[in-house]
Amino acid sequence: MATSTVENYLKQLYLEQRVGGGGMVAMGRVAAAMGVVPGTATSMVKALADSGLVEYEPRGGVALTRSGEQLALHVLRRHRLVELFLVKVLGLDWSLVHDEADALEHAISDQVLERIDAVLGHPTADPHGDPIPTAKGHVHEPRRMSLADCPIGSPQQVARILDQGPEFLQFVERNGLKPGTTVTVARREPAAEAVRVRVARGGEVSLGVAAAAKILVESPAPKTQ
Amino acid sequence: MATSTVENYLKQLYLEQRVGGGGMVAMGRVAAAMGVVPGTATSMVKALADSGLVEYEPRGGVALTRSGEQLALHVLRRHRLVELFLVKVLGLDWSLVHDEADALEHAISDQVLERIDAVLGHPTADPHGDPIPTAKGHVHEPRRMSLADCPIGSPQQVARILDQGPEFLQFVERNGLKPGTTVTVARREPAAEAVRVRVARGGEVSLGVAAAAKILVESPAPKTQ
DNA sequence: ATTGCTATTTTGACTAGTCAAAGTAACAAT
DNA sequence: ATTGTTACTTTGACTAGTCAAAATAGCAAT
Repeated sequence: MATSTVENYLKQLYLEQRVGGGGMVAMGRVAAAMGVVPGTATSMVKALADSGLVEYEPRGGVALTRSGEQLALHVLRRHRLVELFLVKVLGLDWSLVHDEADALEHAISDQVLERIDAVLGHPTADPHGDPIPTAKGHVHEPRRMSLADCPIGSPQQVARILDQGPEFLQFVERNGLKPGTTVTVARREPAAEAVRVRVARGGEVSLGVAAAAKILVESPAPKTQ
Repeated sequence: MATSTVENYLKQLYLEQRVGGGGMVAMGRVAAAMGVVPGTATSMVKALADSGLVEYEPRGGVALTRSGEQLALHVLRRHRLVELFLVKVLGLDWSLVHDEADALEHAISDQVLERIDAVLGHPTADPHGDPIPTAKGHVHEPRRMSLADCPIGSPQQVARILDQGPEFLQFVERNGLKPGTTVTVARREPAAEAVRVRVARGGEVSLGVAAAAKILVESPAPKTQ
């Protein structure tokens, strides 16, 4: 069995590979994502390469192999199902479940995981809107626009929050921007790097474009109803 | 924070100390309970002693200190609440939850634990009838008779199963001896080391006295109704 | 093409936990 | 009182994961 350290490296590698567009991930990013010094990342990645979980190019970077990716997706499935479970069944605050899930994702057996999946009704996304990989390791990540680039004036439904930090999530919650709510971009000020958003129930919010880019949206109710 | 290895040693030490009547636990028992060679137990116990979690007497044995016991009870609380949760909320087979709980008991935060406790309605015993320590580290273990020594002919309620091995638990289940059911000892044959038990719904079962001693009972419905 | 910057790798050391195997203590028993 | 047996401890070695700090590679820029 993979240790939880190995699982964490693979998970982080998967996530970095997503944001980086699929290519090789620089060792510096790995080290930063894992919160270790660069030397540690090097030696760990070499060990992962020896296990056939990653492809490692000295001074070039690292990429998951097929089997490394499968394992990463399995970890991600556990993480996201646990997050949803903590919110839905145990009633925890959605801004706190990320860290809890980080601990639990390594301790959950397949048996327990599939029971959780069943109790939740085989959900497809976690509380932040992140897609939940299937048990077979498939994941569907629809390309979505964000509040930084979606059309202006037409109502959109919040679909996913890319920043899982408690501060950002609490900001999102305070301003009624949680996944599922409907919002409309009122206008953008490129010079000021600001986005003005009308929220479903009443208010308006201003966001920097960096923050706006972390809130993904979709055309409202494409099939619901 | 204590590592999960430390938590396991303390938990095992607590359990051994219970069965052993409260005194010092021999190092051999520690090693056996932890599934390690004796030398490993020695060095680990010395480390625990350095942390003030146990009192260690070379060639004499080991005993939990107050703080070691508190930590052990906290681990036990997590273990038993998780067991009950897995059965009640996730619908797992009660004969399997012990091993699952062994993995989860080290990954559950206090926050999650107290939510689980609340969802379960602040239970006092796990599916095997083992008492659940309180958050403050109190535990009430009533002295109970077993099927090996309770009065003959008077109905008794199964209160607790001391052997958590899947085989024994499955035997218990198959024969309707789960905690809560009412049974009556029909007779004992000391020479044959056998106990004959009448089970609530119909049947009768024969048990060896060692097995009978692992099934604790109480006088039926002492306060329930 | 030498200099300098930055990212990366190497090396050596450390901690936690473990095993194998050799050494020692305690106690019984003759 | 020497011998055995058993339980226990010690010693040395190993793995996983980490850091600090020194060495090196690659690249840019003049």
